[in-house]
Amino acid sequence: MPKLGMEPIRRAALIDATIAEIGESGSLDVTVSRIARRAGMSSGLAHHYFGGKDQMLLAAMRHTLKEYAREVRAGLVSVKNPRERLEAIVSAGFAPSNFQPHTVSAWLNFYVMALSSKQARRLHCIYSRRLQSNLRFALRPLAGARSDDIALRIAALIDGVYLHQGLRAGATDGDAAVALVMSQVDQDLSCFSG
Amino acid sequence: MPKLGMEPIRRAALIDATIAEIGESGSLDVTVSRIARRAGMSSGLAHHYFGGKDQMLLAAMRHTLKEYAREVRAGLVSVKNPRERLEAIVSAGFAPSNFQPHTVSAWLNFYVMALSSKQARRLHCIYSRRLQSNLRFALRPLAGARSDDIALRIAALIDGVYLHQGLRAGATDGDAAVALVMSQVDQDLSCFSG
DNA sequence: GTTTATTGATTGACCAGTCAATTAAAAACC
DNA sequence: GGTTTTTAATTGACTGGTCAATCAATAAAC
Repeated sequence: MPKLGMEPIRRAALIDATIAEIGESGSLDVTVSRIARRAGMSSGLAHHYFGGKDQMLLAAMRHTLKEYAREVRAGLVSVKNPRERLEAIVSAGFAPSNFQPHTVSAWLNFYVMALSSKQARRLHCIYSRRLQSNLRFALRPLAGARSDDIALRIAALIDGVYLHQGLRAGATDGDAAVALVMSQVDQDLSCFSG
Repeated sequence: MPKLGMEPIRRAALIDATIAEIGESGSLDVTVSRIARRAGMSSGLAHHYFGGKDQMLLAAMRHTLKEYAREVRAGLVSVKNPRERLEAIVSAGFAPSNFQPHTVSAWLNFYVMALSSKQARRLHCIYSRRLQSNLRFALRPLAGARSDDIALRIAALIDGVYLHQGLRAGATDGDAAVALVMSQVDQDLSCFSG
C-alpha cells in the first residue's frame, strides 16, 4: 500500500483531526488513538509522523494561527483606507474558518495551554504581538498618539468577545462579534478626533 | 487522632490546595494525590470528603466564584454614586484576592472547563450573567437605553483584559487593568451623554 | 459500641510511546 | 528487462507508567 509522499497528507489529516477532537471534547484530554482513528490511520503512524502527542498539539495550534494569519492577509489585500484596514483585522478573527464552534473551542484550549507549555506560550506571544502591531499600524493615521492605548483595548476586547462567544451555548455569531468590536472602534475614533 | 468537626477544615484546605496546584501547573491535569499532599492529608481522605476528582475541581471553581462575589459585595457597600458603583464592580475582578497569578491561572482553566463540563458551564453562566446584570444596573442611571450594549462590551473587555494579564509573562497588574477598563467606561459615558 | 477521621496499599483502567513485522514502491544493478 | 536492495508507509500488539477510586484496617472521640 505504501504510496510515496504520504507524509504531508497524513500530517494535515492528523492536524485537522486533532482540532476536531479537541473541539468536540472541549479539552486537551484527547487520546492519540482517537485522533489517529478520526484521521483514518493507526496510532503508531501518528507517532511516526509527529514523534509524540505534544508535537501534535503544538502543530495543531500552529495551524490555527497560520490559518488566522492567512485570513488576515486575505482581508487586507483589498483595503482602501485605514478604517477598512481595521475592519479587515477584526473580521479575520471572526471569519467562518476561525469561528466554527469546534475551532473556537480548540483555540481557547490552546490559549490555556500557553499557561503550561513553554512552546505554546511562545506561539501565543507571536499571535498576540502581531494582532497588537496590526491594530497599531492601522490606527496610526486615524488616532495618532492614542493608537497604542486604543490598540491595547481593542485587542483585549477582541479576545474577550471571542471568549464569550466560545462559552455561550448555541452557535457562534461572527457578524454580531464584528459589529460589537467595530462599534467600539468607531466610538474610539470619533470620540476625541472626530 | 480523629478530632471531630474536621470536615469543613479539610474541605477548605483541599479547595485551596486544588487552586494552588492548578495555578502552579497551569492546567487541570493535577493529581488528587498531589492536591491531598499539599493540603496535608492522604489521597483517600480527599476522596472521602469530595467523592471524586471532578467534585473537587467544581468545588474549587465554586469557591473562586464565591470569593469573587464576596469581593464585589464588599466593594459595593460604600459606593455613593453610579460611577463609583461601576468602579467597584470592575475593581472586584482585579482585586488582589482574585488576581494573584496562580488564581488567574486557575480561573482561566475553570473557564475552559466550561467547554467540557455541564456543571462548570452552569457555574460560568451564573458568573457571566451576574457580571452583566451588575454592569447594566450600574449603567442605567448614566447611560439609559444604551446600558445593555455598553454592559456587553465592558463585560467582554473585562474578560479580555483578565485573559491578557493571565497569559503575559511576569506579574499581574491589577491597577493597570482597572485603569484600562475604567478609561473605556468613562469614554463610553462621556461620548454620547456627556 | 457507634460514629468520624484517617491511612496507604491495592486494583483496574487507560494511554503514550515502542517495536517488530509487513507491504509495496522506487532505485540500483546487471 | 529482470533481479535485488533499499526505503517509505503502515499496522497493532505490547510495555511501562500513571492515576482515580476502593477498601479494609486503625484510632480516637462520643
